[in-house]
Amino acid sequence: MAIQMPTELLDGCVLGILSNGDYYGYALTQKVQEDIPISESTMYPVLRRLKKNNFLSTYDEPFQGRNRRYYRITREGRARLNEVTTEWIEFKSQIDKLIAGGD
Amino acid sequence: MAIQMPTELLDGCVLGILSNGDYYGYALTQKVQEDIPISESTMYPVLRRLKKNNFLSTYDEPFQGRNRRYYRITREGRARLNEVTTEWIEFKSQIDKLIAGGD
DNA sequence: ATCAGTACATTGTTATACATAGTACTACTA
DNA sequence: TAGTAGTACTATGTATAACAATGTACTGAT
Repeated sequence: MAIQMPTELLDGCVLGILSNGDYYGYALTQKVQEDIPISESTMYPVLRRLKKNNFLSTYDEPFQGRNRRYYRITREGRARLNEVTTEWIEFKSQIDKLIAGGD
Repeated sequence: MAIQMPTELLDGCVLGILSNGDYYGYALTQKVQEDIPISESTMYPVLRRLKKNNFLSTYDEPFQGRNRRYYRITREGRARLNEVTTEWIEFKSQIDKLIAGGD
């Protein structure tokens, strides 16, 4: 019964984290989970979608026999992050207004 | 391509407005549309759901031949509004943190 | 007579967050 | 050395709900 994460914000959060450095999927999921409950089965599709839109690039690195797929934010990704941040600020003020009574 | 309204926030916005006085569906839609784009076909189901959960009560009033169905917030509705407001505050701080880089 | 606005309702679709489950490897431990 | 927990990614299925599109029906203005 918590607030559902809308796509745009999910994208924004992932891009926000990655704007500080590369992460591989599992570690990124852990990182996001520090603040919001999100499952791997949500995260991986999000990452694939962001990559498909050229907001992220990937590279693989073997680690202890397993593979780690790292995600790196692109220039377009940074532009997208700015967009989403702007939308988010707008969104917050609109909801704040309405939820308080909307006068 | 705007941020999708999650159910809980939609509920919160409607309850927020109605915490200031009764509205009928159409006027309420107009009111909310001042701040966020929302269609009637979204609003009416929301109102019915909130009523089903006893967060709203209704009464009909004829006006110039047409009917106006007024919605009034209940005590449970006010309690729900408080809940959602709390969730919203929490949600905002979580997203703010992540979108800024999550450190 | 026509069109815009008011007021509510119904149906269908699409997108997507999430649950569930599976694969496969490592490392700890009893 | 068998068993368990953690790591890392993938695939499938489903339920929900916001929204589009459409319809009905009345009023009032041009």
